[in-house]
Amino acid sequence: MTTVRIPAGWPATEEEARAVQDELRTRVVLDEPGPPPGTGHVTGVDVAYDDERDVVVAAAVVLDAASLDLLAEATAVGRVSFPYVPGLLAFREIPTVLAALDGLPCPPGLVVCDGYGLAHPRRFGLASHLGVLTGLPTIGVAKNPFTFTYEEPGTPRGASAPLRAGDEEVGRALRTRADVKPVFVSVGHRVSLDNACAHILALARDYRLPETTRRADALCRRALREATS
DNA sequence: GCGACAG
DNA sequence: ATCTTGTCGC
Repeated sequence: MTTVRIPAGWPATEEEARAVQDELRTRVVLDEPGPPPGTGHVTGVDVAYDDERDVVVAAAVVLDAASLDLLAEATAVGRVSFPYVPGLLAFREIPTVLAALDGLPCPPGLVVCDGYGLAHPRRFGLASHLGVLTGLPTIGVAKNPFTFTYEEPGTPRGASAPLRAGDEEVGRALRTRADVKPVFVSVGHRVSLDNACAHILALARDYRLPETTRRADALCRRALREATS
């Protein structure tokens, strides 16, 4: 497991963090379709915290997109680099997530993040931020609609409805299991929304959440326990 | 001003 | 995110 330090010049205040987002957001690429669903590598990233001990652990888990078999995994430990502020989640997770991605023995391919991309107060959530910093195609998948609105998608698996900020479509509520609460998909970087939803539906073959986030979540929790005990 | 608010 | 036992169901 890699150990990371908080980068020099990391934002210390909410104002600084918002300024960083406003600068980096101009580099998001939204006109690429991204890799075809069911091909290549798909990587899940997630983070677990022990705020008491000021410890954060990130995990990156690479799956084969076609079979969902585990191909590689890596973890990283660090200190908490920012408090949780809605809209500024990326500053809390990114240094450790980057270290976990660096520790992988193979290319990550498409990266699936916990949280949002375009669906964000300044249209620059965690998935977009990670995409711009790495250049990789990224997707955000959240379990809650955050501040956005949506109409309930149809009941079958695969049904979806727009996720909106006012009139603007910022993502999609995607039903991955019949009669179960949808997940909230938004584009991060270098992937189209249609393609992002197709990927997530393929990854959520057996459960509501995509296999990428399930595996990354399990790994970072396990690694946190081991790093903490 | 007050409440809501990804993880 | 995290605090947390048993329990209902496939």
